[in-house]
Amino acid sequence: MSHELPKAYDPSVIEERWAEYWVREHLFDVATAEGTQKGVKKFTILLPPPNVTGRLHMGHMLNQTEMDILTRWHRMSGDVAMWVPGTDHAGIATQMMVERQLASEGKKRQELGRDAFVARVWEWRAHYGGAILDQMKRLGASVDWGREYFTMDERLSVAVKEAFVRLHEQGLIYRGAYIVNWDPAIQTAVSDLEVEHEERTGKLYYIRYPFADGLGSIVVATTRPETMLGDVAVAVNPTDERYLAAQGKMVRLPLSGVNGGPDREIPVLADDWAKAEFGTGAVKVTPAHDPNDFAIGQRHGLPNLTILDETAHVLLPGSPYHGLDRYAARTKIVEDLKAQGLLVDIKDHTLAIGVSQRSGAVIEPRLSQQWFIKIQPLADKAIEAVDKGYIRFTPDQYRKTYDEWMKNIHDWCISRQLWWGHRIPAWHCEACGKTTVARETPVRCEHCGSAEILQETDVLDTWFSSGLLPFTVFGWPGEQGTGDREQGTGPTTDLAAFYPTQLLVTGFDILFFWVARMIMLSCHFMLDVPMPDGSRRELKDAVPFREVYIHALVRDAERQKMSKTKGNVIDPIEIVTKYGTDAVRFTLASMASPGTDIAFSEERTDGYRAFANKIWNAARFLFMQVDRARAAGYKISMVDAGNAVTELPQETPLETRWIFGRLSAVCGEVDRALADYRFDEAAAAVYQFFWGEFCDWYLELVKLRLEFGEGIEKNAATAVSLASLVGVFETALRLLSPFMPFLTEELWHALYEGNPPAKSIALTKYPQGSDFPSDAASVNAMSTLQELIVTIRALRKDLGVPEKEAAPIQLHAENRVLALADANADMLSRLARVASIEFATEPLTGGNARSTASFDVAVLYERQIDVAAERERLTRDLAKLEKGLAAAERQLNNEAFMAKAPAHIVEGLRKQSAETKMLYDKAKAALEALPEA
RNA sequence: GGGCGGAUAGCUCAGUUGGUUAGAGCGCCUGCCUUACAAGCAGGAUGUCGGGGGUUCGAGUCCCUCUCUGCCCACCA
Repeated sequence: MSHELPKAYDPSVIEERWAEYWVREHLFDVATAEGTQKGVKKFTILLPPPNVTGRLHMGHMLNQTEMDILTRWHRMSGDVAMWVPGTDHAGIATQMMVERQLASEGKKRQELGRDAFVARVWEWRAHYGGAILDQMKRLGASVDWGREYFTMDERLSVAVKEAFVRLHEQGLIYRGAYIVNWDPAIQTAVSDLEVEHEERTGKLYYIRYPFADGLGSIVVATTRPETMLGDVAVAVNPTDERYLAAQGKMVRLPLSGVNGGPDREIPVLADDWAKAEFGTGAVKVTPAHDPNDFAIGQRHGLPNLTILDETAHVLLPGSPYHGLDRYAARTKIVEDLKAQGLLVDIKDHTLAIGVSQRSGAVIEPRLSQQWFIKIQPLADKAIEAVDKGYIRFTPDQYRKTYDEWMKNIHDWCISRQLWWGHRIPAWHCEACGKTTVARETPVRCEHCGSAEILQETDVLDTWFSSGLLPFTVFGWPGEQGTGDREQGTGPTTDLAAFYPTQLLVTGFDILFFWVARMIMLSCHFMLDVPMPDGSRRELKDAVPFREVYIHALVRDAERQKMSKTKGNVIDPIEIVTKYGTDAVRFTLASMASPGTDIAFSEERTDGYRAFANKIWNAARFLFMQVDRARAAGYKISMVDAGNAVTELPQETPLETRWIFGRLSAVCGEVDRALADYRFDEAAAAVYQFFWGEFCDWYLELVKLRLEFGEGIEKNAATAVSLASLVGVFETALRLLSPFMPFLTEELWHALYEGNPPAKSIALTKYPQGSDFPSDAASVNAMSTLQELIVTIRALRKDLGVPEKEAAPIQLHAENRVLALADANADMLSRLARVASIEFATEPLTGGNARSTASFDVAVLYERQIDVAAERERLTRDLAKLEKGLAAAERQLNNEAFMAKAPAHIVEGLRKQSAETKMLYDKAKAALEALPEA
């Protein structure tokens, strides 16, 4: 017999084996042809590509668990389910990583030169870049490994170039000198999104600028005195009466002289941007180092004077401040102003300071040549796509967040002064200074024909390439039907087969970085790609995905954000090693309720490890029964298991009718919950069913039927019970398998004794509620019996009946219940240790009796009851019942309620009230029957 | 400065369109090694649903307001 399982479940011995099996057998790879079949439902989903530099964290694991549950569920439900994995080249992060590595060798990238450095990054990627996907394999993610991509792959590079060139041709890309967020540590521009704002307490410096005519002065307020070296004007509000006379005058800018020369003279001008309420109402204007000032400069035709270099050191040859870091310069300037008596005041001032997300350096607004995307036309379509419901957000509140952001969007700075990334396909002409943008490396300048052209050194923002992924992974821009995925020439049949994807599962942290950009870029480019049938594509089919599910953040058990500095990071691999992947997955799923972050607790995980063990042991029990049955001559055909059950034979015992009814209900619940992304509800339903119903009740009851000992007839009820036991268990495994793929795979194979009907449980059919008969009468009868059993158990406990000792009971109830108890005396005997049942004609009260709405039951046991405890319990019950009764009566006597409440509510209340009254009377009688203390 | 959440048992969280007396897991207390499982079984205790006001026959659920608490966005020197 192959049904030998160790007593305790040990995930470590099975998980690796199945993880390897799934990949080796290509179980989850999807052929293009599957996607082009007529009439199939498709579930296409992209893995948000982790950075190549990444190590798997709990956020990834949550994300992947959710996607895997959904993908497995869709696959088993008959959809063509394809989950596409890949990694992102992560420009800045990767470059920094390799630079750090170089630094440890005492080298700098500048010493290597661009080509050697890029080669070095590729080398790094070959070594370490696969780590995160390897971890993912280990976690059993059911992805299509045949479609794995890297955002710097040749075919994706071609697509990125194509997208850039097209946008340029369409006039949606421009280059120019603008103020951008400059990271002085990495020395590159970054986008608005890559800047984090931190509240800091700084100072507001009041500085006196003397008028050039020597008559008086004007005081400006600034948080950044060092930038005064780049001032080109002072602005006041045109309506500010204090400064009407100052408008048009010149001031002498202190400390601005170079090489011992005189200070510069700059004008006082009127501009609405200057607010009379702030500071002194006069603001210094530094166009090259402040975005607002830049705008003022544009309006007034002022020069841009750059006084800080790429590393934020003062760049002003001849000035005593030249070469100083911006903060050293500030200190010195403040001192010098003070010395000259020009520092009027210093006040505390809280300000939001921009910090680079990557390097942590304080952002320096800097005027420089950059490439931008004119975003409004793209944003318009992206707004429309969501407004019209072509893309749905779950939770819905993110739709608003998205909308707000999209409506206030600024042009996107897409150029980065890095070496690692997609190099911008533009060539600058040495002769005419103009730029040629082209798909293929040009030989001559398209403007003047000069051969003296040099390629742009900037690369594209990482998010530009990842924003294109929903269509580039499927081979865009290749022509439809001509592509070949394996050849890397553009698998555009894939585009026709699988675009758009169904769903995007991600965290809100990349809602703008990635989700919004995908929507904009996809809507823009895909509108030009005809539908598979050749018809024109509408916006609703140009969208990159139809739904977005935004999940929570995984925090530690104390609800703290996990971070390296706090040292509270939970490594998924560590936790998985300790508890098993399935237990961790189940924990994440059961805590993934929308809108709240997950406080990950190991205790909870330990609980789900116990659940896995429970399933394991249920299997052991079942296998044992099967073996025993075979020994007794029963025939069990495992291959029959797993089929839908339409009708139960006459001989089917009550508990089996009941468990099928519950199975049917729970299948329906799980399906519904998953359709709504309610992983928590789905997990709770299946957990409760398996443990609370299948194990706690069904397995105990079925033991009654499985007496295969000698002298026992092989009868139909036994055969039905055995087959049902196996069938329900097999179904439960399928139901559980998206949540716990490893354990269910192992047990499912064991169940079929090495001869399974499919290569994997993941390729079987997901159970549906309609697959099983639901007999309401049996479910009701069973719940009455359960209530009776639980009541007797509690009573026995209160009376102190030893657990092993059977005791007689008395029962008072309507005939239906009496008959039920009589017919199922064996159940009562087994689960409640009932020795015999005596039917009472009068209601039962007293210390050894309990009442419910459907019966009175008494346990006959000769023992002094604890009168005090009993009195306390009854008094408590009575108070509760009295309260309920009063509430119900108040309602029923309320004319307005009786007149306005719907009939079924009134009826329900009436029934409830009657029951409460009955229980109340009984409790009262019981209390009175107690002997005096 | 603008916007979005959250506050329910000791802890972590559910609670569908308002509908009868608010739930789960963990933890806690009591008794059990009952031949699948002590990672188990059985029984038990636990709530002014953040405060106040309103709408309604009826509010944990809807509206207003206050308090506390997260988060996102933002070019006010």
